[in-house]
Amino acid sequence: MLQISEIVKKTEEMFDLFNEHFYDNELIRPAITVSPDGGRGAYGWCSINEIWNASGEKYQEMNLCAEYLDRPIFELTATLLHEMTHLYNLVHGIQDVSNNGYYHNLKFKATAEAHGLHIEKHDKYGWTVTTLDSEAEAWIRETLGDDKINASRLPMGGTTKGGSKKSKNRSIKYICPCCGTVIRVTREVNIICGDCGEPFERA
DNA sequence: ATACATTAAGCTCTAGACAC
DNA sequence: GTGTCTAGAGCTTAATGTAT
Repeated sequence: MLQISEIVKKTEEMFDLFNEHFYDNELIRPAITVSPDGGRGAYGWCSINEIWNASGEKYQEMNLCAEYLDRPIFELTATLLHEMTHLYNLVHGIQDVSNNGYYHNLKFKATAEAHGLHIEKHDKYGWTVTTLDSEAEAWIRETLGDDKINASRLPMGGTTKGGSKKSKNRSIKYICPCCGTVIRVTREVNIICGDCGEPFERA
């Protein structure tokens, strides 16, 4: 029997555990949510602003993407610690990302590696490739064992029976095989590229 | 001077709103 | 039901800043 409340409870317990072990209980627990990534391909995210209100108290949001919950425990905990790094930097006024949150800078890497993570560079997104360092991995193995979450949401896009979202986008993409020019049309057409003389091909 | 890190601008694409 | 327009998110890349 799937119980989302149990999953959220488990992530909250993990947050408290990691906050105590890696951050000396310095962080205030945000609103932890589990929801789809919406196609962005992220394992999780942390809101910049305090977007939750509970009895007058404001909270930030930390989300773990529902599609990736059943990854191995070391990967899931690395994601949680990654988001906790952002939270720590926000609290301390350290700007750790730019380019609308895509590029992770060396300040992110420094904070992360001071709190149980090992960070490597991604070609496009900077210092964001996150794994546990050996010490953290050993501690988590000892503390959590193999207690992974055995549930995940199916990816978006036609995998749900009867509930698939019907796209309203009716445009059709064509590409010139010669020069790579892209055009969009609203019905099937036979059209030739004026630069190359090649017929456009449906993408 | 050079390489690497970071940022900002602008292009691409999707999907919603609206007209016909 | 189909076509057109548009906002905004997603993403790339050139420009700029900084360290060595």
